[in-house]
Amino acid sequence: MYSLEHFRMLVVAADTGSFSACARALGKAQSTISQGIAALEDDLNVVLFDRSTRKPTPTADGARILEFARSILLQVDDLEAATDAIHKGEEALVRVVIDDALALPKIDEILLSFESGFPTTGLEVITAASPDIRRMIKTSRADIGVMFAEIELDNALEHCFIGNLPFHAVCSEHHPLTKLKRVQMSDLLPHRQILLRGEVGAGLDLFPKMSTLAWYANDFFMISHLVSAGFGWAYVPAHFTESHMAPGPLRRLDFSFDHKPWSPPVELIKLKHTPMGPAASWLYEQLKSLIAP
Amino acid sequence: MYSLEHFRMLVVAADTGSFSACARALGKAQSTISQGIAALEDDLNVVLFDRSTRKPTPTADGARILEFARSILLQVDDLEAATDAIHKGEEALVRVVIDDALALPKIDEILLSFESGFPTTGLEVITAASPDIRRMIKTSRADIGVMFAEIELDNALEHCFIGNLPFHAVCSEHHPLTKLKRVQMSDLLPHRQILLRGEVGAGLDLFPKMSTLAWYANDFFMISHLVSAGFGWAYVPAHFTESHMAPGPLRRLDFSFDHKPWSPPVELIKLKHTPMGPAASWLYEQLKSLIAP
DNA sequence: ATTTACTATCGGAAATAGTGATAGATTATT
DNA sequence: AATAATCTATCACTATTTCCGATAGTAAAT
Repeated sequence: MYSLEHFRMLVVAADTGSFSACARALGKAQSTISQGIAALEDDLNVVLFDRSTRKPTPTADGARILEFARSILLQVDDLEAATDAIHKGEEALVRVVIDDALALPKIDEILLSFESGFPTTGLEVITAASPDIRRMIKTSRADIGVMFAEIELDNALEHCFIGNLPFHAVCSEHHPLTKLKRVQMSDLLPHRQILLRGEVGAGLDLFPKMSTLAWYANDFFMISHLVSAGFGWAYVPAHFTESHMAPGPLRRLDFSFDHKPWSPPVELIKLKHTPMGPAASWLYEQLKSLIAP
Repeated sequence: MYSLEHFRMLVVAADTGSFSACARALGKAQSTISQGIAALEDDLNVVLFDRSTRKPTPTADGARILEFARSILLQVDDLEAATDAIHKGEEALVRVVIDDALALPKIDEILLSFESGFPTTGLEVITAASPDIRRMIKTSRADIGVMFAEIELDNALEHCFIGNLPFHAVCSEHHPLTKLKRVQMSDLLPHRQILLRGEVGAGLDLFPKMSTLAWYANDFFMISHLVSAGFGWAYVPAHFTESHMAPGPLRRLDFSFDHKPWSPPVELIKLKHTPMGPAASWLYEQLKSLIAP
């Protein structure tokens, strides 16, 4: 019965246009190829090559089979890549949880190089609110977490501070606050503030409640949606106001009491005493430079 | 070196959970499987099964390899399906050109059964304006055409009348014509009519120009877009007004001079004296019932 | 404790893949 | 037109691999 070697003969014979060249390429005798192709043709009961000319050309049927043979061999290559990955100790899957506010453009670059560096390692990227991320790492629902640092460290986790992410206070273009050049803290009181709150437990105390009225949402896309719809003001990551990440136009507010953009610290977390494979380790290192200097 | 048989042993051993059962399923001796798996493990240098228990269970590494083996075997099945298709004389590719006005919901059903009936035969569905379709069939750029019948038959083509497609005259919701209960032909004169015109040559005379002002577009999606944007009135296929095929809401016009919906004849065309394979023939037959009775 | 059902291993048989030599065919060169 | 070069097909033979049956050892069920 036909085997992978037969498929290999088929594709390189088709590519080189010669059984002899195919034999040279595969390090076999020419007769081997001739017999091999003949055997394959016999097995499939399909004439694969037109031998009337000097260069054997795939027949229409042959070309049709050829495509399948090609894709089978590609899969075999993938299988071998997977065994190599196994020998290098690369994981089958790496799971990252990221606070959605930290889904910076730079993350795409990192994931792109991850893909080419570890083609057979699966990747699971989850977004969540920071309060939930710690729990997901501790319950081993993910391997690496990227989140806003909380005040107390967790002894079961390894923390790595990677920088500060600047936030801007924003409101919609038609909001009354836009009329003020500089905003005092007392100006905020009558206006609704949109705050972040995780799935479980209380809101992250990263974001102090400054207005009397508050609405809550559990990710920044929803928050900036509510803001651009005119429901109130909120702190959102600076890159939300710059690029087209927000669902609508956002107007930045100038707070008299914030001299520089308020920039909460960001950290990487992972389980202590749980060795990571090469893929996770590589990704962990790369994520350290997620926030540009 | 490992072969497809080894992969087969791997997956059915994993599926049955037993080398012996695998041997029975593959019609080989138990020792063959044992040796085969061992050889595969040796080739890949990966321990595939955990033999500590009575039922051999794939290791984590084994499970990873297993997925690739599975997909390779599926591809091999596809290859065999392709050889079967070749033996049955099924084409590698069938190309259909359809007037975009005839992209009825029913066509999805037909294509769905085509897919399951001829899984390895490729399908190319092109939409074009009827005047272009005849040319595409004659120049062999497609195998089957579905188009509005023209007055003169073409001797090089085989025509098959399959029914009439009702058209309605429509305008947008805010168009002045909506104010009229019944529209006289003279009422149309001052309003812009949107007409169909193919890529090459003059417009199909299916659609008489009734207004003095006219704009042209080369498909009905663009026409109904222009109509719903208020640029004029047009004849569009009835199903455009019913379902959500049109980009915006369309208002049907009641013409005093059209007693019933104007319904141009639709035909299937193909090249004469050019035998079609089973897939194209099947599709040709199915398309005959494209327009429900 | 005993039976049952499984896997690993071994030697020999069968099947398959591979080689080298040769003959015939096609294209290129002289 | 003749010749040389390069290709494929075929054959007999060898090497390798695949497979089987028998046997021994092991984990689960009775």
